[in-house]
Amino acid sequence: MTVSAPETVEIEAGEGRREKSKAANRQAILTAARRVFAQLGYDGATVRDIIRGTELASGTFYNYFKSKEEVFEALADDGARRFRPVLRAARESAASFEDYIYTAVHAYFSFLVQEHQSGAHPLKDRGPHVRSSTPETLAVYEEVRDGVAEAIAKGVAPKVDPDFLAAASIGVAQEVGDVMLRQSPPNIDAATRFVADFILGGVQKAASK
Amino acid sequence: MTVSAPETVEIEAGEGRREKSKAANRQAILTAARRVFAQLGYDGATVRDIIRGTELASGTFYNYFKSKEEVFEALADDGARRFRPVLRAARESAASFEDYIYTAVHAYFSFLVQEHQSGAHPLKDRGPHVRSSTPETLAVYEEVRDGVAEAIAKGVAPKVDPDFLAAASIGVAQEVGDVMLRQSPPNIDAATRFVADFILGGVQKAASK
DNA sequence: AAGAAAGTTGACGGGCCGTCACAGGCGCGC
DNA sequence: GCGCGCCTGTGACGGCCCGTCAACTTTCTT
Repeated sequence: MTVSAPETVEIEAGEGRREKSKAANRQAILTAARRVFAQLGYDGATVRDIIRGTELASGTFYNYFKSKEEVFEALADDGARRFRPVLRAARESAASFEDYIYTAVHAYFSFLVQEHQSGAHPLKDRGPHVRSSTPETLAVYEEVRDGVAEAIAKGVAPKVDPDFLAAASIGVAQEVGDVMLRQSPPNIDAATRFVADFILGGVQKAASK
Repeated sequence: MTVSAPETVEIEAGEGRREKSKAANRQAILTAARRVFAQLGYDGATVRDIIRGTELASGTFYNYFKSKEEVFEALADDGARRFRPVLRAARESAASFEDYIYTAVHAYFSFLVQEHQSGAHPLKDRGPHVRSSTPETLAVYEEVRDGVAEAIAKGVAPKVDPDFLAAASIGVAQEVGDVMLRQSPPNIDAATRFVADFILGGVQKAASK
């Protein structure tokens, strides 16, 4: 018998139109949201602004996200999800604690600059600075903590509270990262050296108690 | 001629009713805002929520602030305005760079705990974390930078980029401060030791380049 | 005491929110 | 191919919040 239709031949992941459009819509919303948040700031942006940046109707937005806050978190999650494997790789390939810190910091700053240039951040100057803590974001935090905890367990890093150390490292990287982004062009290497050394010196001294 | 009225006798600061009520209203709004932000989070709060926490009418709010964002900034400014002199005093009375850092960090953490307990922060768990950069906030940043710059100039601190150092110090203090506040009760001394040592070790190592 | 100045009030038009009844297309079984 | 459900997009709707403003009240001035 003649095979009815070649369209349904695939056994596998070649999704149907339904799924494709779903993914496309979600992506369209996220992309528009990125642009809108960058232009108007988190506070100034409205769900309508975001949806107007797509071809979709207002109601459709709510098939994908509950609120603009959730979109924002999705964007944060997205960044974290892309960054975490990089961090993990740095941990696994590191020859020493120094190497790990240096590589991780460098990766973070490269990541920052990349995100920054892709128009994610130009946040209209005024307006509260906003940061989200999503599951994926927390996972990055935990990755950092586990990284340092492992180093401590192996004896290659001094003994300090891993939570404090992770928090301190993240804090330094974040704030210096901000300063770096204000430079033009950002000097990734200089910032990396400073931050990595700062962390290494800090952990050493903090441990000497 | 008879002096018209004894009411206008005062030469000085005893303000009239007008000014008094103005100050009282502004304060009432700020107080209500503190409570409302704590309960509903910055995002969840509305100008109406704030004004409902006072005896005032909705329109009156706009005689004092342009938006809830401006109230938030006023609160941030308030905190910064109270903290800066403390920081300055620490700088002026410090016997050494180590002493300065230690004292400043301790002051910051005490301040944090105090603010935290006065119900300022219990920010409903979910929701983006929000931080404001107001003139007064920036002034605190500059105070820190000037503090370390002075130390470097005097030769009591290693030579590093003051902007990086200030940013790094603030970052460490902030993040570790967050972790500390999650403890109950917060161990100010332990956190202070960790952060002060971390900064001192960090600056030393970062300078050795 | 009376007019001017300053401040407060709450109702109003406009916009955004989140929902929902409806419609249109996709997948699936025949 | 064909038609029937189901899934998803649609945009209008009631409700809430926003920021303004004309009218009113209180304070200050002369």
